[in-house]
Amino acid sequence: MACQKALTVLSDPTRRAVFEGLRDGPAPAGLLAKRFPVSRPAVSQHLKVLRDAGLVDVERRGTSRIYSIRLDALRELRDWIDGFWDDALLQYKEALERDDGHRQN
Amino acid sequence: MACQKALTVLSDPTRRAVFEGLRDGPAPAGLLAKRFPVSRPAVSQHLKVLRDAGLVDVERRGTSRIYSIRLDALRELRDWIDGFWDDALLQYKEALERDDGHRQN
DNA sequence: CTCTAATGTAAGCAGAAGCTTACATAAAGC
DNA sequence: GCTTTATGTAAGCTTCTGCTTACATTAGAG
Repeated sequence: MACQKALTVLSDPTRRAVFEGLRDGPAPAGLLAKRFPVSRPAVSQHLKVLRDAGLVDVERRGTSRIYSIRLDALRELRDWIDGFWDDALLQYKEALERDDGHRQN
Repeated sequence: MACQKALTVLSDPTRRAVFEGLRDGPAPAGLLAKRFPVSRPAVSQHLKVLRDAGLVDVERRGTSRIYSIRLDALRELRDWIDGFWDDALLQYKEALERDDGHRQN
């Protein structure tokens, strides 16, 4: 489970919102912070957590730091969910077959 | 974002483990609890949270309660991730094109 | 009915986590 | 080299949350 961290990190609504703030493209920390009702340092802390979890990348440009979404982390998350999805579908199928079997008895 | 709850709920490692315990098929609460180092009531509480978030279903059978994964919640989660994935891919492409453009200047 | 088995619920605590204010750092401009 | 701009970090507080122990509930056995 390489996405353990990612799931834990995306639990907080504010942090998730910050992450979603990068959906439309990279953005500097300060500009990102202005969109949310919490203080700028709070957003900065969230960005650090997101970075530690490998969910975002940082790039320095002058005094700014540009944050962007990391593809790899997203892929792991997607694969994790997809695994569940496949297993759950399989279970559903098997349950149906069992029911059919019972009806024929 | 209908999967807000799901993400919040899947943040805790123990609860996530309980949820993963249903990957191989439905299971009664007690049997599920035995697999984890925490007390049975703890697992019961996790199951309640998972149920409130719509991640699992319950079915009474005698004195037991059989828990199982809910497909709908998984689908919402998957769609959320996939949305990100698509956007991030698009950004990646655009970034590449921009870079190519710069090289040609 | 009583007893037991399987589970859910309540109270309370201990540790985690996010927010704010204040301080530190680091690059650019003049 | 100061000043400003953009950001990260630290300390402290408050709230949230997961765990445990103890109790409640519900169904079936005998």
